[in-house]
Amino acid sequence: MDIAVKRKPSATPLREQVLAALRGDIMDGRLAPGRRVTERELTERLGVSRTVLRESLRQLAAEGLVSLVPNKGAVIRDLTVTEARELYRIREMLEGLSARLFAESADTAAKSALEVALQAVCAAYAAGDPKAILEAKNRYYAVIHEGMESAIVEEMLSIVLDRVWRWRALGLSHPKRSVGRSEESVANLVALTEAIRTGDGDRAEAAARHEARSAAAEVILLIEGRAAGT
Amino acid sequence: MDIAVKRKPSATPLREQVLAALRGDIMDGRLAPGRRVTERELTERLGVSRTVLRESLRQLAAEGLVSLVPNKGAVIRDLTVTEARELYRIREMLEGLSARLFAESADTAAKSALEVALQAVCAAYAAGDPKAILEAKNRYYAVIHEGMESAIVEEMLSIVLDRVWRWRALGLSHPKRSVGRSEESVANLVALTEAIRTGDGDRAEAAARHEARSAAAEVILLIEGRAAGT
DNA sequence: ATCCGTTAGATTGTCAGACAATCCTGTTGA
DNA sequence: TCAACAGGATTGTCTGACAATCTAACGGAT
Repeated sequence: MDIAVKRKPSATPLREQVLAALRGDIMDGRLAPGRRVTERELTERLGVSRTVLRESLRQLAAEGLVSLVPNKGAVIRDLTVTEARELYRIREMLEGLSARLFAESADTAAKSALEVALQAVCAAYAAGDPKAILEAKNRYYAVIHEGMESAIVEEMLSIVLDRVWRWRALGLSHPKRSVGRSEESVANLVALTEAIRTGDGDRAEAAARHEARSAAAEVILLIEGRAAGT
Repeated sequence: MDIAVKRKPSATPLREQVLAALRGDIMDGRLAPGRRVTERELTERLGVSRTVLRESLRQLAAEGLVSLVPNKGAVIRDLTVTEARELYRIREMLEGLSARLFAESADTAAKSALEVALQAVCAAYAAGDPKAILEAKNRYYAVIHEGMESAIVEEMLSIVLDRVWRWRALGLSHPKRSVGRSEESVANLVALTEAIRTGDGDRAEAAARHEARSAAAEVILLIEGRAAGT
């Protein structure tokens, strides 16, 4: 569990390693939402000093992953349905903007990389493995996000995506997943890719937003169902 | 200059006071863009320890107001033209979303508060004082942002607005300001307010985006002119 | 037995000082 | 002239300490 094995030389600051470790722990559930953690617990687990840990915690708070209650400690944040709705709405907009920027400014190499990523998504859907589908889709979006050449949009988007990360897998693996959704999703991505290839910013933005909205609608349905059912 | 006069009891954490002080210093230019500041300098100026200062600096970095260069220090960030364009694009989207949310969900009291704020903006424009205009417009937007009941959107918007703060005054006070722009701006806000009163989310979003885009276009023109002229 | 005030423990907020690692700069020596 | 080196400046990180605050258990009074 000890990150700081190499105390002497570290290419990346310790604080960032801690940050990455905590973010990872939160996103894959080792630190479950609602759980309260103390600084002492984390310093011992990670083997770093309070100084470093606190700076990392503040960063996580700024990203919305934890909530720091004065004199009480850090609580891993969970999303309310309302917050999820807001985040997905913002995501929709940012995803649309990314697609537009990518379509209008990316070079041929980046666009063909996108085509490759699209093929992978189709293949994953054909195979039917939820985890593979999620990874392929992530790679597809990553091509767009990194290729759009906008650090600010990319950073905001990544923060939003981190916050809804927990829910993304739901939409794919949940049994209630509507049958037509997979095909619709693929069709959306095909349309998006096509719009991007022709450099049509308007259509790219519309397609990206449409896909994001569909995905959001499904996830929110599931969240609401779960909140009501439990 | 010493913030920490009251060392004993502090309603708000020292770190937040420092954060607010630094943010203020940056936004009204006491800490000018491009300037490099050291931790030592700031600790002495503010009278706090490095611990507190560093946590505040990280927060500012997360908000994009400063850039922390390892082993070199903090630099007050300036916007490149590209970044300004991106930020204004994001602002446009968020402002549109705010207007929609406000139009669709705010109660009558909030909406009439908006009408009052609109009157103030009109009066300020009639008086012709740039500073008053800016303040009135800020209050008008504040009514929307606080009334939309979306903490996440509000926070993102406030970060974006802080980052472009420096430039906002430009659009109003610069001599090159196009003559028709003032009237257009008022007309836009009137249309926005009307759309909000009738609860028309679509029109509210469109109006808000239109006004934001116009404001952005003018500011960016000025920035480009200045960058080229100097 | 129930309720309330008090006390003890746990946890964060803040500070001071220290040392290592790194970067920058100016000087020295070939 | 240029390269190596030394020195200072600055951040990165750790440690230990104390105050302020919250939580919960405890005990006393009604």
